[in-house]
Amino acid sequence: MLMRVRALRPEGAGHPQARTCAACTVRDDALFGALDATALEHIHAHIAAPEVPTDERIYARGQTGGAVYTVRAGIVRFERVSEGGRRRIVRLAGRGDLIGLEALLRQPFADDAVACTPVALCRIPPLLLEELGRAEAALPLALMRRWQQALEQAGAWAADLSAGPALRRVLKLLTRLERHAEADGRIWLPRRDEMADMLDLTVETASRMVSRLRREGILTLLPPRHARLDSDALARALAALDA
Amino acid sequence: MLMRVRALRPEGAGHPQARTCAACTVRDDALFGALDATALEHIHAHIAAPEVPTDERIYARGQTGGAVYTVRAGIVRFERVSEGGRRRIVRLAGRGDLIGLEALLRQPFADDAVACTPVALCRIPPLLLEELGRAEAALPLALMRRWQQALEQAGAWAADLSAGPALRRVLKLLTRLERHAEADGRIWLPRRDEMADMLDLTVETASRMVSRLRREGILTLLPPRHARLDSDALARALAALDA
DNA sequence: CGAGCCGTTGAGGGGATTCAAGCTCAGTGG
DNA sequence: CCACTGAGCTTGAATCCCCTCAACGGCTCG
Repeated sequence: MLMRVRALRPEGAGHPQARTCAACTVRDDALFGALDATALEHIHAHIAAPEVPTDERIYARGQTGGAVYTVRAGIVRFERVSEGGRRRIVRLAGRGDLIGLEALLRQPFADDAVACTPVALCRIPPLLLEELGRAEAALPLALMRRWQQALEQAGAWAADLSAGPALRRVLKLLTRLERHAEADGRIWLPRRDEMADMLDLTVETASRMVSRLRREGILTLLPPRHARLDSDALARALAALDA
Repeated sequence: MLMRVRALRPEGAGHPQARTCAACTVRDDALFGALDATALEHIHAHIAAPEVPTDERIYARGQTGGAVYTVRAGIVRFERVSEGGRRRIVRLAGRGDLIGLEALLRQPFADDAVACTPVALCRIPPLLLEELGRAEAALPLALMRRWQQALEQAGAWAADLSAGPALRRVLKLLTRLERHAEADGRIWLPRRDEMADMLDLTVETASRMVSRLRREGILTLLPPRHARLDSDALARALAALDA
């Protein structure tokens, strides 16, 4: 049905931003998938589509008055710094994820959000979502689903990536990165210091584990910052560890 | 204003469950704090107040069609079992927390929820919350706040409790338990194997750390499963580690 | 071409695990 | 009443894994 509306309404029509939004391939499975055409036309006027280069911060922990973002492309990390000054990466977000949900509640952000790769976003002002929420009863539900999804991710992160021997943690991270694979099947491979802060290891240990997996043929490095996985071998290695 | 309503309506009146709800000291800061008197009278008829003994499961990971619960007393742990068969405790909930939010979305529970201490609950059918949500616009907002709160907890858990040396993890856990302290200032102290599964340590290491803190006067054991903390000494020990 | 970042590898030490034994304490039944 | 039992906790000794410290190579930039 959405497709038909899009066909009747040429991409060049409406607000300038409408072109970007109409062309957005993420939209169907993203937050606004449930909205009708008039609602879409309304939001076009208020949404910006910023692009964030690698290692640039999207928002900062503690900051208030920010916006919510849909990730259209790229990978985002959530990090905080402990009292000891050590950085800890607590979660990743990828294509289709909604980040910065705190903004909807006018609460400060809980983590720093930083681009791991070049990232394409949709910036959604909280006020806009509130207006829509009053008109569209489906929206609060969709939001709650996003929240629950983030919570599930956080739990899995704590259970999988912060537990067990170093090799297991790296393997578990790789299975996670596989889900954010590019169209050609390559995965984004973090810098060693990023891996270290995700898994609570040192840079050296992370490097050693990667090298080992490379020697064993499970991982093929494709610089810069990319790799190819042998999924079966990876699964077998994990099963062997868990036995 | 809520107080006045309660005074006009004696505790014995209305549905039998009304007595329990009216006497509930958690209510004011819990989910239904925002509701008016008629709404409260409506929900009394549908809420059960189960009590769960220590180590009994409240709900299971994967289970669907369950309810949401407000924790009125006691401490609840969320755990999952890894492929290797190892248990991992990923979060705690205490008095005033809302657990099992997945049920609102008709989704399966993400973790096992188990009582760490004797736990008193309010069981809230999802259908009831949906009805109320349509009448009371404030409710979806309150729910989202709960979700965000749980998410923040999960992030803090990953950042604080799964990182750094064993002593630091135990200290961080203790500061967290301090927030759920009883009226007399005592805290609930987990069994050593529970601590181990919270912090990804072995039982022995957990025991060694506790003993050390006991010798250093930071912790005083008050069996069974309770202790008293020297908050200042605890803070100093943490600061020393982080320096 | 040197500077700096990133990744890798080695050697040594330290902290957590592993394996094992002994302890306390509550519950049980002779 | 008290040995007996088993679960939970503690402690010791040996081992191993990961961290620390250090050096080096590849690569991109200025």
